[in-house]
This record gives sequence, structure tokens and C-alpha cells, in this order.
Amino acid sequence: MALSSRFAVAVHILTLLELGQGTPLTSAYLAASVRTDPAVIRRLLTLLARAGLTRSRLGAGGGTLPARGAVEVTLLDVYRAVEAGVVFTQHRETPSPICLIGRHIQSSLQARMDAATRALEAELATTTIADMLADIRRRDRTRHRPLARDRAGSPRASTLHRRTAP
Amino acid sequence: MALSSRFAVAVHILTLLELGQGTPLTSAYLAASVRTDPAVIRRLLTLLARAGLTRSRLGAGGGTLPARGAVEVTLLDVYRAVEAGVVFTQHRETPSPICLIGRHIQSSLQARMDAATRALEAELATTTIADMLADIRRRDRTRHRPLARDRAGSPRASTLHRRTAP
DNA sequence: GCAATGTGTTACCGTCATAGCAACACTTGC
DNA sequence: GCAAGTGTTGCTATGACGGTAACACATTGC
Repeated sequence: MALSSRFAVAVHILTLLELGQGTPLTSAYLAASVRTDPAVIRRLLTLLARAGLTRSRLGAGGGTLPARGAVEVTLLDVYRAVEAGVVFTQHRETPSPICLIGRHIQSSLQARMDAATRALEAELATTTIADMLADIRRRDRTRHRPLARDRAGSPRASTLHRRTAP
Repeated sequence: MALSSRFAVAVHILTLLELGQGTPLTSAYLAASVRTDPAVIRRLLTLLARAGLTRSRLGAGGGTLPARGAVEVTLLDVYRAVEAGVVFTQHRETPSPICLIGRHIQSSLQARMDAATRALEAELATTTIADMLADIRRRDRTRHRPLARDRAGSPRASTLHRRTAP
């Protein structure tokens, strides 16, 4: 069936870290934006750190920073970091070897599963975290302006670098 | 994360039905090849019947037949028939609207998820059940011949149309 | 040195989807 | 009528996942 929500949350986090511009963000801050528990975020961050996508600083004033440039990190990198990477599942029990179909269905099907997975992954690789951030900024400019003030300069920095819950 | 095994089993069943060549196959027969319980097979068959891929005959001498030609049924048809069709999952809770990222991450991400899903589905659509059967026959000819007898004629019909467990 | 802050990690629980399994009503062919 | 099937339901065990609390450890600033 479906993948977990880890992929969505991980992309969210990485985009938010990129927006942070060098300030280490705490798991509490990230959790407030995602709307979950800080421990869940930290659990996810260990996966991202293990994949070389984030770095964390311990202790007071600590937090997490992106470890690579946002233009280098694709959604495929994120996907591979946090998901088992298995979209399709084979039979639970190996089928009957007495049956012609049973003998070969798994290997034959695996080839198609792999091809479909490759197609999905290739598509994911076309988008970077930088693309995501740019797209989100674009969406905010066009769609989200019922009261259009502060056009140029002095953007909504208050909502970005505030250390309290966003 | 991963899909259920329903897709794999459904492809298995449809290929086996196609091999049956007009004889209705029972859920017990199919279950023996898949190595599961007949009730599990019947539960799956209702999904396939609902999608117009199979027809069943009730009563003694009954069983299930393919409802469409094997060249017309793609793996995408099977996939759509038995899976919810959702590969990616969004956040459980809607992210914080106070945060720039939180406001737009879901719509932005959904576009990429849809694109990746479309790529996967397009790849699945390139293979038919007839392709599967042909591929399995090919694999059986090339790989599965430690003792190479009965080259032409008199194939392993015993393993195909036998009504007992394969 | 010490308190405050924050990460990393573990353990536990509730929820949900799934597959295995048994049971039963109903249909069909002999 | 009986045997052989399907269609369907209910129950259970399992595994993945996210929410939550707790705790050890690292770091900063006083």
C-alpha cells in the first residue's frame, strides 16, 4: 500500500532548514511547523544525518543544519534516506515450484517492479530541495496575498527565524 | 511504505487463468499455486471481478475465468483493481499555516508525488498479462532445463490443467 | 562549576492494514 | 438430494508506524 509519511515530513524539514539560512533549528521548532512531537522529528533527523543530508549541533544553542547545498539534494535522495525504498511487495510465501507460473512469476514480476520503481525514482530525481523552496515562495507570492503589503524588502522574516513555535 | 502483496498475487492469478485456456479454475487450485488460503484468493477475486478482469461461475464445476483478453489487460489495470493506488502519503496533521513552508509544502509536494506516480503507472501500463505469460514460458525454456527432455510436443500439460493442487 | 538547553536513543502504547483461518448461506451440476 | 463451488463475514495474529515519556549525554553561558 502506501509509503509512510516520513518522506513528506523529511522534505518539509529539509526545506525549512534551507529557509533557516545557517541558523540551527531545534527539533521543537521543526515539530511545531510539522505539527508533531519533537522526538518524532529527532528520530527522522537521525536517518537524514546518517544519509549525510543534515548535521546536528548538541547542547544549548544547538539544533540542526543542512549538510549539503539545497541544489544538490534531490527528492530521490530524501526518499532513499527515509524509506525502505520498496514500493512493491512479492508473495509472502514462495509460490509452488510445481506450477509453471509459480516457478517463474516472481522473477518475471520483479523485473517489471524494478522498471516501475526506476521510473518513479527518476522522476523524483528531477526535483531538488532548492526547487521546492523556490516553488513554495512562488506559491506564497501568487496565491497567498489577500492583503498585499510589504511587496519588496523586509519580508516575513518574523515567521522564518523566530525561535519559538511557528 | 510497501504495497501489499495483493498486486503480486493478482498478477499471478490472472496469468494462471490465462494459462487455463477456458477451463474455470477453482480458488483451491489457485490457492495451491500461490500457497495461501482459498478464502484469501476469493477475496482478491471479488476485487478483480469488480474491475471487470475476471468472471466466476458458481456451483459445482464452477471456478473463475478471465473476462478480457490477456493482451488487453495491463499491469496498471491490475494495480488499480487491487491497490488503493496511493503510493505517497502526506503529513498526518496539516502543517502549521503560520509557517511559510507549512502553508505550501503539501500542495507543492503533491505535484511531485503525482508526477512520480504517473511515471510509475506509465511504466506498469507497458506490460500485459500476455507479456507475462510469454515471458514465463521463455524463462522456463531457457533456464529451467537441467534435464532436457520433451523438447517439442507433449509439454508439461500435466502441471497446467490438473485440477488438483499444483 | 553549574544550570539550562537541546540532541540521541530507548521503551511502550494505540492504531491500522493485512493475511490466515473458520464458518455459513447460496448456487449449480450430476 | 448431494457434492462442489463461490461469496461473504467475523475473528485473530502480525507488523509498521506515529505519539509519548523518559533518560543519558553534550554544549553553552553564567
